Amino acid sequence: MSALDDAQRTLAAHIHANGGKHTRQRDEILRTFFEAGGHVSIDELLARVQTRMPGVGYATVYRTLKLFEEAGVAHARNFQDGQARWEPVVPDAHHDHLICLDCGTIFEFEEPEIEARQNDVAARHGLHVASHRHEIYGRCARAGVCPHRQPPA
Amino acid sequence: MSALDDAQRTLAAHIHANGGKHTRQRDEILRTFFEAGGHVSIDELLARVQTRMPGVGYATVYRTLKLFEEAGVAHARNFQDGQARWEPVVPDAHHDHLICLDCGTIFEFEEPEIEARQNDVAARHGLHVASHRHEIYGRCARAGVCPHRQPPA
DNA sequence: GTCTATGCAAAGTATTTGCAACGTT
DNA sequence: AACGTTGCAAATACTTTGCATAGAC
Repeated sequence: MSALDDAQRTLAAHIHANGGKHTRQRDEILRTFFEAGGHVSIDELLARVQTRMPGVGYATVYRTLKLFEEAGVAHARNFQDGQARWEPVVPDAHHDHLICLDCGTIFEFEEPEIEARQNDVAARHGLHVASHRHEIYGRCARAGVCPHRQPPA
Repeated sequence: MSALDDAQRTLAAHIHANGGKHTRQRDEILRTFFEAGGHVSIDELLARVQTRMPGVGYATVYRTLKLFEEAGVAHARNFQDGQARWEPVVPDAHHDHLICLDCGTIFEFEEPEIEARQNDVAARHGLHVASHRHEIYGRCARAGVCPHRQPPA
């Protein structure tokens, strides 16, 4: 069972629970979004969707991503560049980001130790962790030479 | 020597080094910015500045904050709400944020253990950490009752 | 006096909304 | 048929820029 399958089910349930409707656009945007993999901007996603459904415009993509976020299948990430970027939510596969300032490559990482410390910090203030964002910005250790030209698949 | 004193010196040096000029606006905005303490939006900062200098508009505040960032005395933080928020840079007093989703209170925290793990993660990918952002979003542990109505001073 | 900074208004981006036509149930 | 969704364009929110004037050096 793929992440897309999961998301399709989750989305269908959310839509149904709220008296919404299943449309070809929503289906296609979800599929395209998951195929894109992660960190897509609205522009990128729209461009991809339009290759399959030429009529689709910004409004639908914005509205649909908002719906996805409510349904819990997409999550907005705001890196330092004005535009929001979105990524699929894959249950139990949480990760954070390490960004190379030299070439812009975005790496993903998981660090259970950090997650544990976060819980401590929150507890110290009387809170439960609901979510978090953690981005590390770095530069290549060997000055001037950035070897991260191809983002890992 | 206060953080403001420091920042004033740093800013003056930056301005001078770049052939810029010391103006009453820059001085007043820096002072107001540091007094506000942290996490101010442009609107909030402008409102505060205008109580002292009614003529000042958005353009000057935007341009001045950008200057501050270049000089290294201010840093932009983009939380999840469209608007950028700014905070003073106090050398060697790095911290991250814990945000209460119930009332919006922003707590600051420092967790050396987390910082150490970050370095590990970056090193594993051949990078040096240049900076990072770490935000934890949480809810009050006792369901429905949020006791964090007054942000800590 | 020269050259940068300011203040206003206009222009740019990114995102949201109103509304008639359309598609799903 | 009823009602939510789409697509377009217009509106909004935030930020940047052009240009004449004011101010710093």
